[in-house]
Amino acid sequence: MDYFKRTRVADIILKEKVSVGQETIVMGWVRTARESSNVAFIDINDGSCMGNLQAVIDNPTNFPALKEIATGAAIRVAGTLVESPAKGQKVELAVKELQLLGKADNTYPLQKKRHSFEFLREIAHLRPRTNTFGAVGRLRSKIAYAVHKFYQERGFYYIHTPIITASDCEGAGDMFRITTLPLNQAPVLDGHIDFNQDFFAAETFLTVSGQLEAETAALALGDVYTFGPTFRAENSNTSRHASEFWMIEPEMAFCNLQENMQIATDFLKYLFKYALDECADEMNFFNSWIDKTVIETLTHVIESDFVRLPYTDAIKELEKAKVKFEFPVKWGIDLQTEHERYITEQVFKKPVIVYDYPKSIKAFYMRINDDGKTVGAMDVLVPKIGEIIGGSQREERYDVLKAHMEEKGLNLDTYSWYLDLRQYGTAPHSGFGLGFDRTLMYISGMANIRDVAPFPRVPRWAKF
RNA sequence: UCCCCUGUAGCUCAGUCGGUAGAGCAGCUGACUGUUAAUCAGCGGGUCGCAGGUUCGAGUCCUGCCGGGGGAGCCA
Repeated sequence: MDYFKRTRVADIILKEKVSVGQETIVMGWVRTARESSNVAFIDINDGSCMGNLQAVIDNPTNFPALKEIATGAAIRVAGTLVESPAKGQKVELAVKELQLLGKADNTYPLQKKRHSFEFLREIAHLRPRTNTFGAVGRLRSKIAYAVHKFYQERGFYYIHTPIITASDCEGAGDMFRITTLPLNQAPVLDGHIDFNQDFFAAETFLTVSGQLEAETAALALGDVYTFGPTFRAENSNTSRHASEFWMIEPEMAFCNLQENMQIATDFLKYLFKYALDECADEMNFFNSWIDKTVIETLTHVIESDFVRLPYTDAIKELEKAKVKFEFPVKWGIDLQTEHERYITEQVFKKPVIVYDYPKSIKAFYMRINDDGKTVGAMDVLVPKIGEIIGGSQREERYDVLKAHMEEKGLNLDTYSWYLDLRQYGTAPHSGFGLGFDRTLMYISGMANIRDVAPFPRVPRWAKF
């Protein structure tokens, strides 16, 4: 094969690395083929970029392979790069050799026409060959790289927290069980399943968050981040929830809540700017075909100062609102989607960080403020989605944490290692979580999380 | 889990008052001297999600189940 001799389409039409007159080999998949008696055109896409390379065949009768070449076929073409006499493309390939590598017959499900995303989900193995899913795939890769780049440039260490866990990051939702016990005849002891006989000699689950483990790393390596899969067994049937999704969780030692907010702000702006700068073609595509406001929205966020608003003030804003909310507002409630969107879209019209939430509605590990009623939690709210980041300063005081855990009815034995962190060399520290797939939805304008994950897992769907 | 919508050709959909199945695209065949999701002509294509019920007769009305979408909750 000519793997090392082939030129990627991106290098030809985007980066213009090939000059006119040069002999070129291109391999890819046929998007459309148009044939008349004296000339044939084949649009080739090789996944390297949005655009296709137009291959031109001047004397179709000399290329019998053409008969079998239809949308979806994999082909190899060799020829000379020439200036295109027609509109639509700067350059094209004047074909000298044409080879069919893998044909696609008339059962190939992708048409030249637009398909519904619902249909494409059922052929998740073929949908990356469409413009939209090709663009999503490239964006996902680039943004994943940008995540690492942001933290690595700032001296953070990338840590791998366990995917199989025996502890529950409290409040983060239902978990998937991991077991090798036979489901129909699990060993029973005193009326309960005897997990001592299970593979790990303990009850184990798929992780819902790497945060608690990340804290152990932060209190040794200083600044760390996780970036990996997490799992929720919630029966959530919405366009924003998946049962398996990727999350980024930075954790910083010697960092308070306000400093945490600054990192969250810088991080979001960095990712959005990276998308606009490094995925320009894809972003233009999304802006034309998916959501005509995405570029404007991202640009606005990048240029905005994020408002920092204490929860108590947020409640005041909501109370003086003229709109009627489905969920009535009063101090102590958790903010609903409608409240979050009202604050960020109507009141401030830019990202808002709400912080110092009531203790009762937040998790046990959040640092209790001096008022005794609120904790150092923060949520970053952005227009169009609402909450995109949730984070907090962690409780570093042993006695306070222990009392809070007892108050919430947690099993101290399970978390003894977590309490140990406060027993030995404790330090103020903070962190937050950003859902990677949701970030991609925000950047691309794609409305359903099932369409930004290559193989989404949601209730009743784990195909491919 | 709750509320609303929806399921008809490979795809996107129409189908009126209950009267026996239709369009565009795709596909196939042919035409065409540079096309751009080419164009033009012709052709084939259906277990109307599944099961039951009402009726002389059901794609259409009713019940149940299953699938899909939107919104809410939970959350990221």
